Amino acid sequence: MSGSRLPGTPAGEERVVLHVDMDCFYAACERRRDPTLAGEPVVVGMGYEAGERHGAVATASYEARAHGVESAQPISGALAALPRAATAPPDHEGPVGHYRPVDLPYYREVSEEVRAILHDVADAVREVSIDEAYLDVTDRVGWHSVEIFAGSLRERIEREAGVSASVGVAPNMSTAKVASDHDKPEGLVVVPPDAVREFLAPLPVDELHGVGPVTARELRSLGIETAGDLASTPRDRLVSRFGSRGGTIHDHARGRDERVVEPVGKPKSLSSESAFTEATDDVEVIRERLRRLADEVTARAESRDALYKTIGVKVVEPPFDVNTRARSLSGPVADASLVESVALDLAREFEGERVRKLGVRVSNLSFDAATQAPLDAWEGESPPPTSAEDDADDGPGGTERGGDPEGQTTFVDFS
DNA sequence: TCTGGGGTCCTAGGACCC
DNA sequence: TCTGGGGTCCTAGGACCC
Repeated sequence: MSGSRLPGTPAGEERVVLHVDMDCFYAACERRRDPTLAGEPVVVGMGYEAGERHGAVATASYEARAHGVESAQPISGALAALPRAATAPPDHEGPVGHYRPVDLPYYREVSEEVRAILHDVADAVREVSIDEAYLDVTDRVGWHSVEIFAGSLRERIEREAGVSASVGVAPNMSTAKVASDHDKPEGLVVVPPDAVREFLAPLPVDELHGVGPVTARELRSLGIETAGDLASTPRDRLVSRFGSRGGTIHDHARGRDERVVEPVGKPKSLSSESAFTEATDDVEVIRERLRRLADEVTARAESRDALYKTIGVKVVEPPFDVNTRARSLSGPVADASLVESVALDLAREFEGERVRKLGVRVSNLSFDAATQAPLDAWEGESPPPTSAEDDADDGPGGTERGGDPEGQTTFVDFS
């Protein structure tokens, strides 16, 4: 039914959707806190301190980008392109960067100030991340004056929160998203309903939301370079090649997107991951890290009143082989020691392998405390371990789903 | 580009149920 | 004791996003 008009959107009336995207948000926050950084190359990331070897750039200011530093770049590459000011030798010539560690609590404070402004100017707000949100302002402003509206919103964010934003305006979310990205930083791009197709047509396919490197490469191999090419490709061809995503990107390329701006719901999963400086096969090191990750993730689940039914691990082997294993319980629980013992048990399959990264995840979340399965409901699943070391549960003798032969054999005691 | 951490959604096969 | 169709849940992996 993707072609149908959603209720609440009267025929002939286009919604007015804003996408607000903060410019280099983490770097902007660091500048807000330390105004001497104004105009300087700023790199926010992890792993640049002496002795650290791994890490990545979270955000680079435009001045830093001009010297070849990019988001998600390995920190070693960033340091090579732009040495750290604090540790550059006195005789160093050429540009240097100001490196700062990621300080999420502070960025959340700033984000909260921006959030308050957004909710003041719009009834429907969807916060996608700490630095990005969609607004539906159809009931507040028409197309004739939305440019002034969006411009004053931009100014207000800058004045009151001390950070800058780019804003895209369009009749739907996916086009607004592309628009906000079109003239960064401090951009304001308005794409009225009758200009959507011509705005999108010349853009490279990977500027569309939902087209990543893999899909872009495959599209190019089909001779599809621009959103216009994509829009004129038969839908069937895209769907048979890319599944339902093919239909979605076809819609987006044509400027069609019926999603409604609504608040994000509760999370579906929570996870903690951590990479080793160097791949290791040391069983004790691996188990210790798994325990830490299990602790972290259960603490977060508890702080959010989340119960979970599924516990999983992620084991990344060099060069970058991602393995995941998961086990579902008979009902939702909140039990830190159970998460730990199940995680250790699931990871046991990889004993002896070299591991570069580990993760622990809880999913199948529920948020109604009353739904916590009574203890006897999962009796036999896995007795609460009496000690963290001895996690060789004789475990889920039988979940009520029964016939899970794999589940049983993985619980044999290997130690 | 030899890759950090936290998420979402989709797909595909298998088990199981009626 | 050859085997239909519809549906759900589970697991593992992949692509994508910030």
